[in-house]
Amino acid sequence: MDKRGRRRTLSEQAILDAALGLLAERGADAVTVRGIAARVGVAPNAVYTYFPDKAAVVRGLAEHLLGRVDHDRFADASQPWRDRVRALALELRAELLAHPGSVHLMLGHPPDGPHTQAVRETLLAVLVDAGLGPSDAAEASYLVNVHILGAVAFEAAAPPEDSDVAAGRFRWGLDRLLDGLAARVATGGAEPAAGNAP
Amino acid sequence: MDKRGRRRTLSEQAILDAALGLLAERGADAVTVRGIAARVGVAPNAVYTYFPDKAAVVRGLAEHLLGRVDHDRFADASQPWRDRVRALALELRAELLAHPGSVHLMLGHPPDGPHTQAVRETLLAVLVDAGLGPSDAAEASYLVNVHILGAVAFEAAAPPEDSDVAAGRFRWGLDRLLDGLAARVATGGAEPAAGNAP
DNA sequence: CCTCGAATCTGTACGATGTACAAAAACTGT
DNA sequence: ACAGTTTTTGTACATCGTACAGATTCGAGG
Repeated sequence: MDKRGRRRTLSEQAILDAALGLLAERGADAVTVRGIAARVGVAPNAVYTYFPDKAAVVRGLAEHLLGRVDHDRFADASQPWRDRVRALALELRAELLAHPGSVHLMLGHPPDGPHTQAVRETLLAVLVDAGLGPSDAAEASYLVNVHILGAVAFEAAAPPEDSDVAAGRFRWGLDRLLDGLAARVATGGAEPAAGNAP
Repeated sequence: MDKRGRRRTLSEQAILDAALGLLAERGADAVTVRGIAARVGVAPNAVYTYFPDKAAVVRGLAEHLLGRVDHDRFADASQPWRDRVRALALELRAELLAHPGSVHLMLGHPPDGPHTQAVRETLLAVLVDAGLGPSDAAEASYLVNVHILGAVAFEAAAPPEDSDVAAGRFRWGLDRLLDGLAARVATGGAEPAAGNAP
């Protein structure tokens, strides 16, 4: 094993932690290469030893956030599928809202690492459990993701007077959405409601 | 009328047009104060005579885009409400997608000008026509907006191999969403589907 | 042990960005 | 013609991402 060269004084994790701290304490605009470097006590360009560019750091950050959700809690097939989707959606929303600006970072640089895919697959599995066909389940998974990210982005951009209002809107929309999916399940993939078939 | 002082060589419209051109031709990153100024043939800081800062320019830009949608087409109450919402959503999506990066600008600096409110109110009116109560109509309007902005942002961030796929996903999700709203209409505001009432 | 190569970190620098400040320029009513 | 007012410009600063070259520091092979 060739392990020549100066030892690293940091790790990718240390950099991500610093970035996460900046994000939590001073918002998305404070997540800057120079800021991260200063926080870990290193010259700005040392960061480029661990990540090729800032976008990669941000993607790593998003991955880190997604890694915090506990998937096993939603695998329990004895629970109704609606409850499981609701719980997952609410947890994701909470995770994103806990770090102001994280949605912007995600929307700007879409992550596609293992944690991201794990979340997608967990959601997909629940929807298949619900009785959706493979194709429908994929579309539904996409739909739920859009609602989560879209709602949080909206909320972050224009925070309402009362944050309970935002939570209420999120849940209301989610429930309508689940109603639509339930109807799809009930009719087995045909057009469920009146009249707009192609 | 006191009209003393040097004549303006530009107008706010000229600046917004320049910004829109930049956005269309070279993407959201090219929408910069210096770029706009260069395009209208003026020093960078001359822009600050017309707008207090860059955020205001971007808000104006978003307003400009929203102003392009034709509201009257959706006011025809003889058409089914689902078709009207679908048409509005599809038109908004097309308008946003026609200008890459506009969603990011909107999500970054939420607009709240007259055109923005007009769109909201048009949508609200359709939903009231559909039979939703005032409160439900407001929530539903928010939900539809979230789906449009969220889906377009998703699509802009991670463009799929085939753009028809994205259009299909958008419509599929929108239809599920409308199914959910239809169920709400049918039950008159009570919990429509099985079992998740608070 | 001692040197050589390789990996990492620092110093410095460039171009771009948003925008503040003061001076110049262009216009209008008196 | 003058004075006042507004717009435009010139210059400047702080901050950003990041490229490049040199200094530093290590492990492995002689």
